[in-house]
Amino acid sequence: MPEMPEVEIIRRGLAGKLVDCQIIDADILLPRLIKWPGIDDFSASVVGRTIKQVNRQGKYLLFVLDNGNNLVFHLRMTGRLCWVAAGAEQDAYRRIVFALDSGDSLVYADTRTLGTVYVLPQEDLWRISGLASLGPEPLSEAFTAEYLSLVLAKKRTKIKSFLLNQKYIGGLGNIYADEALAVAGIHPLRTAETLLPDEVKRLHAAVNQVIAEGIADGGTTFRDYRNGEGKAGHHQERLLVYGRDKSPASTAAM
DNA sequence: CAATAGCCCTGGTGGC
DNA sequence: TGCCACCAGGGCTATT
Repeated sequence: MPEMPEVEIIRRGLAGKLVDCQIIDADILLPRLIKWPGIDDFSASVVGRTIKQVNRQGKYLLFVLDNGNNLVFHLRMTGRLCWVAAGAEQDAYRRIVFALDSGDSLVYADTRTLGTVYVLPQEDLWRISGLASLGPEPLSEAFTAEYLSLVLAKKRTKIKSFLLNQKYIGGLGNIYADEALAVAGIHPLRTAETLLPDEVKRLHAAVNQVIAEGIADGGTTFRDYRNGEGKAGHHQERLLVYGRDKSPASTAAM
């Protein structure tokens, strides 16, 4: 399940391959993944366009095209976005294949097909509600201990649920939320507003730390995650808690 | 506001 | 070996 570090690794890998590449065709094998606009408008907005930037917001990947449109992906559980060299074998679960002028391809593959794809002009990105409501992300200037303290103080939800809510912090999922809590020494079932000032500081530092380490390790691969070149990450070797036991503390439904 | 259930989905797994 | 219930779990919606 790609979280912010995994998506960032994908972004970096793809940026190096795709900037200034032209998309010459879009083979849409599973149209229902495209949530906006309709399939015809989608193709028309993308084909013939050149990719100018590869950006990331939270767990969203955004390809800025030379017509001002953004090609947006959310990988959800099992989405993979890979650059595939001309003639090389493509993922068996490919759902959308973008042919590039170089002869290579950008392949969106997704086993469980829960991912979402959009094309929208910059000024219409608000239509993607999850993107519009995304909170500050770890390692950003906006994500300060003060911010965290302020928001936590008003929330009676459990701290792990809080961390998973993208409105409050953009980019954490199960793995890094568990890890951050473990590093900070805070039980996942604690009520958010009961965290003491010192715990809030530890949590803030821990969130930044685990995200930075995840990125440094090339992401975490349990089963499905691959980077933009189809390779696994290795942060799973350094995890403290996630996937290591089945006690209520680490697996309670949040 | 918070918690919960249901939905979207497919493949891997474990039980029998 | 084959069948099947169950689980994975991000994010959204509807309900309590």
